[in-house]
Amino acid sequence: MSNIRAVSKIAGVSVATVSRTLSTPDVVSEETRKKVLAAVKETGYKPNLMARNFRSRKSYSILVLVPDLSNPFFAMVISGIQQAAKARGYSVVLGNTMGDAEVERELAHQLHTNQADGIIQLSSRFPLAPEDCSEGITPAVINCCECVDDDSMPTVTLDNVGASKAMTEHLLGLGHRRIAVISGPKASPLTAARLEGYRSALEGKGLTYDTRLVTEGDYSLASGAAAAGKLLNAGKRPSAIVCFNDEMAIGAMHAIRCAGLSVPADISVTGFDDLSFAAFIDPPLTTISQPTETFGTEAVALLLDILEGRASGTRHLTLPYQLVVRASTAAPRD
Amino acid sequence: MSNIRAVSKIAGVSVATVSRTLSTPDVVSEETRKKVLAAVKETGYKPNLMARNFRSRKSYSILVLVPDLSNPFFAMVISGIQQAAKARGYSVVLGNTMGDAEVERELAHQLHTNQADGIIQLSSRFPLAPEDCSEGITPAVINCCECVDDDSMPTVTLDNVGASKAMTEHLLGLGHRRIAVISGPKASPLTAARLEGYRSALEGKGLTYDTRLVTEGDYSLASGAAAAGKLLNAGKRPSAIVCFNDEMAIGAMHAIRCAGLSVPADISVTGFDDLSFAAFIDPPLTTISQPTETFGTEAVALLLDILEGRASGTRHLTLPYQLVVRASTAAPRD
DNA sequence: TTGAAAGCGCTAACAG
DNA sequence: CTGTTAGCGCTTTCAA
Repeated sequence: MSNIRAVSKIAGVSVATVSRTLSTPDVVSEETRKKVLAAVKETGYKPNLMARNFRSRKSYSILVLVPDLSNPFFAMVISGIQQAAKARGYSVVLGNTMGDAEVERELAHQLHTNQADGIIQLSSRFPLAPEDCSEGITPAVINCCECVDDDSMPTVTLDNVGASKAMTEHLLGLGHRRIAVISGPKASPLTAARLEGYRSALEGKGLTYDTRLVTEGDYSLASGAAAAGKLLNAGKRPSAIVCFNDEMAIGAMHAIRCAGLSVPADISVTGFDDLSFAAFIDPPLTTISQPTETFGTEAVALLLDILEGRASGTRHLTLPYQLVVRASTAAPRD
Repeated sequence: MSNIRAVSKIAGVSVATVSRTLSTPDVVSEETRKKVLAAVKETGYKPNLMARNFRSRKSYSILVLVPDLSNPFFAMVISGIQQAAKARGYSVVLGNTMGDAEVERELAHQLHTNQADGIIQLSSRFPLAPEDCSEGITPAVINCCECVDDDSMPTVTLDNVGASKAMTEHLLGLGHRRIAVISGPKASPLTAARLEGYRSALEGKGLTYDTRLVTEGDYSLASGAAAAGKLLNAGKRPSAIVCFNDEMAIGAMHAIRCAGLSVPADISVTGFDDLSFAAFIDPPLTTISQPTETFGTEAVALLLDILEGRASGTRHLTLPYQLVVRASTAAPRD
């Protein structure tokens, strides 16, 4: 592996000149630049980026913490992050945390061993261990796609309240009055926001929020099926179920079919995320589409603003949703 | 940020001793170790891993090249890779290539700038540019989940021939005789392997391979729908369609429904991969389950064998499939 | 068992 | 515009 010294020798210049030719070509003369580039070609020299990064105290990599990579929604957001990062010269290091706070902390530690310059967290927790937080310094951690209580962390989120409200209003508009919910984990601020939208839509119609209609899931297919099963067997059946992601909606529809009922004839079901599958399953799913690509782009932009000292106060970005009406919702039968 | 020198000063030892205490504790005396560890705690010292890695000429990171991260199958494999890598002290750097050879090469270049120690490639191409290949040295690139013509690249693959054959035999066993295929890209060795399994099953029953029954897709939902549309409109309808992944199967079922037909009553449909969705859609999909987790584990193991000089010849690992029969297949109507 | 010293490959003052 | 020089923070001989 040839190094910068070998190149400098062949080109008959100093190592500094080689370095300059490669990083700031405009400050060296035409002539020397040519000599250097020729020598680079001759030796097949590739700068050792580990050395460069070490020297400049930047790793040029972003750690992405994701609770569950096999969730296609996260996968798409990460895909967006990676694209944006690459365009800015950063690489993306993956941290699949399985929702475990301990694992998050462990991985986030990379920030303090200089293995990552910043973190994009896709779940709602602040990932750094207390001992990893230098006092008074803005930690380069930003939150994406979630809601956070802690106001100090920059965020990129969807208008979850609005989205959930719009979805509920869509069902109310079709004539539904018993609208159940399969939510995410109750403790999560994201769940709270979406429940607020749901409640606000109900109250707009003079209906009251009935806790018996709100069940909890964990965003998995199986949890959607289980929650729907509970709703079907508990007292008066809802005529529609709002699910807080597409997976749970698909799980719920499965359970509904297993109970001998049909969607949307007997029960309308809605999702959230608009996975690519949503349009192709039977029935095609009414859902909320999120701008996944933009999540990634904006998250990276926000993070680099911090890293490159452009941080203009803690910023909270809210992105717009889109209601996508398909065939899983219809007017109630009775 | 405190460094090793600060610690050494406080502990009253040399920097070398601090270094040794942290990396090979057993070679320093009980007493000094205590002093050093106390100083480490006092200063809150975290070794700068960028410096350490630079010095030891290892980045301890693995680059994973994936053609499409939003494909849940790849996401799961990567999840497995990350877990295995983490357990061995490596991090995973993500490279979403969108199937573009140029992008692959660009990303793979990281190997030669010391940003990654090795590469796990999830598509069939050899990712390194010719100029990035040092003569005679085993490049630390391994292939996972795909088939490769080039025999020199270590691989972890499924028994694709067997799986495809088993699936076709399942349909033959139900009485199907006109079995169509929606394959992956024709140029891919993976497609070739699965077609071979299909053909071999047909021939086992004395049937001949009919190219008119074999259509090409690109693993996307839409391509599955389009291919199925073609099959439905071209001469005599097949009674079953074997799809080379679950997405295309779901797309195909969608197209079949749109044509006013039903699965499996009119046409049986099978998938490949056994995504978590497969069991929950309507009808639940008959498919091939792959050991995704194991793919990741074995790929990492193989790669580290190379990196750590245990490479025992080019190894090709073949993992077993599992046929999962659900409700999307049934005996043909006539 | 420990310390002194060299140096990984590169960048960045500072002179010239 | 270019060269000299001094490190970045760490590991690793080599002696003691």
